Amino acid sequence: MDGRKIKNMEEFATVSGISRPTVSKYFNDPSSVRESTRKRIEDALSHYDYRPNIYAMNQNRRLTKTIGVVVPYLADPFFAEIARNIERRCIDAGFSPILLSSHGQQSFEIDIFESLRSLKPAGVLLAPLGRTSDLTAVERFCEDVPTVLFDSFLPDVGEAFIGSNNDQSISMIVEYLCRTGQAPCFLEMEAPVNPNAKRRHAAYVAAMEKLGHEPHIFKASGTGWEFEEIGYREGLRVLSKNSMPSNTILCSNDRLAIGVLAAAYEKGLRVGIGSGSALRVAGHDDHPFSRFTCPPLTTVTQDYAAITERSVETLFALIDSGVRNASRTTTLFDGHLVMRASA
Amino acid sequence: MDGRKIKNMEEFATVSGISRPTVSKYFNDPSSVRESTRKRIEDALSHYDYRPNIYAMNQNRRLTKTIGVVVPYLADPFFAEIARNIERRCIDAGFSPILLSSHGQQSFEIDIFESLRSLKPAGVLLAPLGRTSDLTAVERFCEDVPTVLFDSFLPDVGEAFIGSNNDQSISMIVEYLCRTGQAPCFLEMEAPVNPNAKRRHAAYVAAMEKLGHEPHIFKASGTGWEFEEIGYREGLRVLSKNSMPSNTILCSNDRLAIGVLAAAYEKGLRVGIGSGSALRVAGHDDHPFSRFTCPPLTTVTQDYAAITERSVETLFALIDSGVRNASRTTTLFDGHLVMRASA
DNA sequence: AATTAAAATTTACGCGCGTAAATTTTTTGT
DNA sequence: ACAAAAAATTTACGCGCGTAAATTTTAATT
Repeated sequence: MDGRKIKNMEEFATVSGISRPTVSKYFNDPSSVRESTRKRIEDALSHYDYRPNIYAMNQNRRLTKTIGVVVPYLADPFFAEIARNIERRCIDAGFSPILLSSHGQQSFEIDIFESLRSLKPAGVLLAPLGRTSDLTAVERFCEDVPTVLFDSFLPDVGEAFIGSNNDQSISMIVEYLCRTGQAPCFLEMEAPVNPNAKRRHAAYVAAMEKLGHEPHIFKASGTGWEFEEIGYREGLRVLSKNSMPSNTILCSNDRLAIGVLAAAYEKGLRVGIGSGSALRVAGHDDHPFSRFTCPPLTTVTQDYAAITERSVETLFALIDSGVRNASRTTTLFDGHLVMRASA
Repeated sequence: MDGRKIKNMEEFATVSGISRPTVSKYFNDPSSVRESTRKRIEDALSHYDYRPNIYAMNQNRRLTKTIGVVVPYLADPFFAEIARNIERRCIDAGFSPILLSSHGQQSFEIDIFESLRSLKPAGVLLAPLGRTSDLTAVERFCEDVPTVLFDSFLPDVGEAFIGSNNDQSISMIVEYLCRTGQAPCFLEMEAPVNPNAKRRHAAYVAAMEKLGHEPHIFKASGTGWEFEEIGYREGLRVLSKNSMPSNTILCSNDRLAIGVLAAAYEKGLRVGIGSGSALRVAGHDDHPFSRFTCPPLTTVTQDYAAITERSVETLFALIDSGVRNASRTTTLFDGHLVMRASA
């Protein structure tokens, strides 16, 4: 890149000794031109400073190289990690990911659909808000743009859904907790935004009944995405009233569990598997921070590496097959038990 | 939006009864057309489904309505929160923010500069990687695009810098710790990526000497952004060797402190201000999770509401004044002490 | 060397919009 | 009611590239 700046493709075609349509073809797909031609273009590219104008490129193209990545709440490290993985894979595949967060609000999610529509993305990876999503808006969006849903299941929308097998993961940790101590109570949000929460609720009840225990559920009041705060408040309430029928509590997700740990600490209750402990606390998700809680949190991984990988692969397959509205596929990945000191 | 779809501005101009150039003017700046005209356009807009093609719009425009927001590591909730604030403000001001994360790697940061250049953004809010940034790359970028730097200070680049007053915040918490107990040791990373770390180091030494104490610094080995892990490892090391000259440790940031708390827990050391405690731990930043550690973490807020607000305002002023390369301004906001149970 | 297939070139048009200049219409001030 | 100012319209061109069709060049095959 020692040479002068090139202002457009015409000029670049001239200095590289190739015709403009061929250069255009190269930028759309380098492998679509002959080896020797590719080399000459790339030679010129290293001598001159030129990049095609992306706006002009995308103006008439039916299919841009953009991929939309939408998560419900980016300030949650769990989604931030997922987004990071997806972004990486899209770049490696030659796409330009654009990351968008719904910030937990329906209005934002709807705005995002609008923005994405006008970006004409090749495809979208969407983790919807869930219960608070505008279902018809999601539906209409999925009709316009090839969309793979992940994390939060919504009925009858998108080309595919990839998520976690909550039945498996919850029944696994319930069995573990029952085997190693008292049967767990279950703490969840009163009005969970995430559909996974409903599945986990049901899975908990089923697992308990299968093992011959009475399910016992605490519903934390509060809405929004401040899960730690909500878990903390409900934790204080539950522990104060001494209303627990067992010394073990399974939380619907790690962030609630982190709140409960804080509440237990404040109450002076020792948490852990040891004999000197008054309480066992377990979570779900293997949140990035759950290794560093005190005590470290026993939980179940969501195999987000697998989830992101499969989501991205599914979308890519969708994009270059061009097939739409094939039968919707649903893929669920099992979780793994992560035994730490809290339960 | 009951009417049919409009495919371009020409068609929309026809159905709204306004000429296309005027409609174009409206979309560039609604306030630039007469009240009555605006109303007619917005009437048509509510009856017909039309949005201008953003690619065609931006193709020839000197100034797009895009604003780039670049953070060094989005999986850190601290930056996620900041990004959320900035995004909101940009949208409210009629801009389209595009969020990008350097993922802690120089190569990504450089790629981001490339992408942003071709997006021709009106301006960029950049929190650089810091020590690992390619300084000349940042410099060249800032020459091409109006850029406001925040969080991490880099010398002589950008139109302005907005950050935290580390001297003030560190000396404040050192004074607090000395007043309420033993003088603190300081835990930092051996090779911190963030320039703030250097200032905090210096501020710690200065504050200790001013108060007549001997500074004592632990340098945690390890690189990258896994601060909790690094703090945890170094915490184990320090606490095992019993090499601390005092029972109080101030960490360069909250995430290191969270790691130290985990180490102390594992070592069976009670952390807190109470008389029964063996260790006091303090952090810096008021990380979103530090309220929920066990014990809750004593720390110093970074006033990120003020930082984001000022950053955005500065950029907007820059954009609509059109002035470049004015004298660089540096704005630092003071922190506030957050006294919790850990120190 | 002749045949054929593949790739590159030439030519030409269009996309959707920005924008400038000249003109006409509308609004404002008195 | 009239002149001046402001806004809208008409006309026209260009941006940088995608892309189609017809033609020519190059490479692969026998």
